[in-house]
Amino acid sequence: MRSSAGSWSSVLPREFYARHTEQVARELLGAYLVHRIGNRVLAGKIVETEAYLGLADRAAHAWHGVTDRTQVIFGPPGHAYVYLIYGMYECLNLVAEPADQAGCVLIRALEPVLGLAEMRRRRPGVKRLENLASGPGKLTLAMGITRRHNGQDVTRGPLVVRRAADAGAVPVEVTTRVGIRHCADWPLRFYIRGN
DNA sequence: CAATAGATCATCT
DNA sequence: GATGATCTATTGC
Repeated sequence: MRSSAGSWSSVLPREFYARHTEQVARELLGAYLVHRIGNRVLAGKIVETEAYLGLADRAAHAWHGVTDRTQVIFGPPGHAYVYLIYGMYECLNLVAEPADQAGCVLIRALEPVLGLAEMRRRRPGVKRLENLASGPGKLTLAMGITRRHNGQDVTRGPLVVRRAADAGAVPVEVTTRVGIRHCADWPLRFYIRGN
């Protein structure tokens, strides 16, 4: 749904992503992930992210250097990096840093905003609203994001990210990343206080 | 509530 | 051939 009056804020421009990964991860909190599927719109507010750096970060996929899988991370910023984890779930990342430099932000949790009925249909058996998209694998299922989105431009197209309504005023908590073995004590996980 | 096991496959060694 | 940036159901207190 378009609006000239601004019930929806503007799409984050490519320059937003062309900065340090950590900064991008922090400022993505509160922004809206919006996926248009035909005439339906699914949207969620980003409430948790993790930064994955480049060659210096052993926990990052990009640590291995450029491969078929990781070339997107080394590509231009503002694109989606979607990969399969544990043979079953897909995880959405947004590529940061200028082209040729590695860095991406894992979207770890969303607060459902639009298209709740559709999300519930995609997540059968889930009772509580807060569990619809409260994890990397859950949110891709709820939002209908798959590896088809790998390499897609998120400043333009069916999948975009829109600026936070309260940009800059979000109370951010920082902790260590989860689910990894290497560099597990680096403070690169960000979430909105109260989640 | 907390801990644990099992599902399942692309990617890299 | 091993290994994961996970989720869910089940078990045990």
